Amino acid sequence: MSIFQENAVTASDKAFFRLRKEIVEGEIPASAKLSETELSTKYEVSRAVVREAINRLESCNLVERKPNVGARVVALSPEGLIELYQVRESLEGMAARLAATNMSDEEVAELKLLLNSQSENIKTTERYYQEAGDLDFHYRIILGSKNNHLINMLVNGLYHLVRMYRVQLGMAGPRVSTAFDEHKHIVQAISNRDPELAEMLMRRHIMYSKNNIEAKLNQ
Amino acid sequence: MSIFQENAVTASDKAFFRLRKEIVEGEIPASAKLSETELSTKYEVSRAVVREAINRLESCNLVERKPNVGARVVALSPEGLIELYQVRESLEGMAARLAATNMSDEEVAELKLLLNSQSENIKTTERYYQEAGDLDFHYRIILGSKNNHLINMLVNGLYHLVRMYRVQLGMAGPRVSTAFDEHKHIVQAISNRDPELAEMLMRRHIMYSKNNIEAKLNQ
DNA sequence: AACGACAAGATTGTCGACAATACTTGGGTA
DNA sequence: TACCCAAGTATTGTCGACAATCTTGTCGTT
Repeated sequence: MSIFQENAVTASDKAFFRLRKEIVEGEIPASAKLSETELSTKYEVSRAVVREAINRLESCNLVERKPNVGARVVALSPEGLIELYQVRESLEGMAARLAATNMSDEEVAELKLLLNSQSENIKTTERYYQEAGDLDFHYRIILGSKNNHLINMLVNGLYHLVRMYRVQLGMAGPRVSTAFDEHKHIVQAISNRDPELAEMLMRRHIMYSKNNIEAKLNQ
Repeated sequence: MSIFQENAVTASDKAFFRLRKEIVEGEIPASAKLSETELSTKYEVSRAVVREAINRLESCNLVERKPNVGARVVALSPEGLIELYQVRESLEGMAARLAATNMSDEEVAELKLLLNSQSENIKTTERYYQEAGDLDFHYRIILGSKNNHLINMLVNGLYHLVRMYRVQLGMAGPRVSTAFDEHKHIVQAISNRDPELAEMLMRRHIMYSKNNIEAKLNQ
């Protein structure tokens, strides 16, 4: 939201963004086969650009490809979700740790502002904005790490898959208010320039979120 | 080594592997421009397969690409190396944690065997094998995590870049014997099924390694 | 001399056609 | 009926050509 609008310069970019959107939002369902010729007629572009778009989606972990067979949208599974959250815990924990050192005072101030604006809207606004706000919060900390590998892996490699799970399994649960407190403590730790604590709190935050989702899946 | 031989089925695969090898080993130097036409004549394949190979290399963080301009091999910098090791610390720490839970008893036994065989060769064998042995050790723990995201990110996304730094900045330092002790303790923790300790020891192991490299760079 | 506009050249992006591989369907045999 | 083999079909992989964009070098103006 807000922070990330990527601009498509080439036709492959457009195809990539469009395809990614349709996959994440379930318009193209999970585990569906992606036919290159079909998509090329649907999007009115050459097969080459569709191919390139699909290749990029593979790097994003949104599709799987087999040589001489084709590409499918990834399958969503409880195990896959667990694995995803394990990686998130690890990487975002490190992001919070680094953010505590590398975020500028101004960025920290903006993060606090974001938190305040969310605390006001927390009961009035509908779920969608809470979801977007949560993403925004995590994005800022990821960017605050100033570690390009980390940023790239999380933003391009994992977050669209996280969104796909959220949309298609109907997440965005009733955990908003407690999650908000966790966010507050994380910001506090970052503001205090306490890397250890920031990492630990972020890891716990994501772990709680994972447990919450697991409980939902098993009910 | 040993564990990972990837088999090329398509022409793009071959081009990808070859190009990756040449980049990692410095035959194509860091920051060099990759001309599609040039490479296509050199490899005697179409530009399309070279393009696809380059795209895949971009996913590996080995080249950077700008639309309508072209691709360059990544530049190696001390900052980049630090960032890389920060991500490694995070991910491999998690890998060790998960391995402590998910590795089979048999896999743990094999890991111990590997360690023993290395302790014998540690003074006799030349540097190359020590290097390979180190990679092998880390690979096994990564695979032992049984987390596909983690495995993919580390094996396909980071390790070739790590190797590139090692080869081109002439790493593989005199840290072998102390590193071996660290490896031993990590295996012990995994064998004891102690995830917390395994993660902590792995993180420290990688941090020490990072510090060692930093010291070398600054001397 | 410095700067900017323009033209020529080179490189990347996109396309449609052909080749190679995998899947399907029908027939035959045990 | 169940299984295997083979031809046909569909899909992916590869190629060379054309279009669009960027870079370079030249010229003219201030």
